Amino acid sequence: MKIASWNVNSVKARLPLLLDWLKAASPDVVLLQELKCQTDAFPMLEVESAGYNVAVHGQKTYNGVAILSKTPLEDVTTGLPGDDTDVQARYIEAVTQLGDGIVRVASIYLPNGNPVDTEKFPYKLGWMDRLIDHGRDLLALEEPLILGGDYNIIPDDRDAHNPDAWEGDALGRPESRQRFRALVNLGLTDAIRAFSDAPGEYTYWDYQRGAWQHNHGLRIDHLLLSPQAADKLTASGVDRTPRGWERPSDHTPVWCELTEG
DNA sequence: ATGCCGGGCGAAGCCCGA
Repeated sequence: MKIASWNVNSVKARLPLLLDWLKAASPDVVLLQELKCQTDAFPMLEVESAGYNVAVHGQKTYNGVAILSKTPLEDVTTGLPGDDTDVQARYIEAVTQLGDGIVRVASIYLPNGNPVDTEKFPYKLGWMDRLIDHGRDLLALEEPLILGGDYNIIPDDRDAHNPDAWEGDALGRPESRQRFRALVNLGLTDAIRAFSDAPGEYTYWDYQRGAWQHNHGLRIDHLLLSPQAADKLTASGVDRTPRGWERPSDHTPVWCELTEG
């Protein structure tokens, strides 16, 4: 089964591209971020007509995450545990079928964290601490699990065209990278890095300065797999196709393939 | 490069993203 993650930068603005890409790539499960719409404004009929069950955690104007799956979605939960005062729609989790078993998936829109001298940066770091705590709980279930989404983290220098420019930025700061490593070190596998050590596996290109044309990108969208999922991992990649279409998102999908046996 | 593009909101221009 193919599982993909895509920050669409407004699901309403991107609906034609989303439907075209669903048809072309035919992923079994899709994790979406930055819907920029409320739950009841999600284009449910169009996406269901494309063959998907849908779970949405929306919010007006900002954020918003969803899970699409060809098989039914169960045990849907919204919001990252650990802070009842956090109202930002950045986390949704559900269980769906994987062969004769199940896979648990989460769609994550991790806070950007800039500027770092504002409350936005500690919010990001606190959110990551909560994700580490929740990840630890989920791993204890010993299930196939995929924590996927826009992490807004450049894990390593090879994941940015000009890494020096991101040293002081919330995407590349040591505090951010340290927490990403702590999350991975719980026992998760970065699906892209399981198959490729190459630089330039970018998933995001700024709209400005011809970043796409010059391949000045970042690898900030990630699929992190539990051991039970990683044991089934057969392939992964970045699908650059929709980034080259008219009126694209600034992110492009990242995907992985799991055997159903 | 103090966001140069693009989306939301709302009807001009500001907020936000990474």
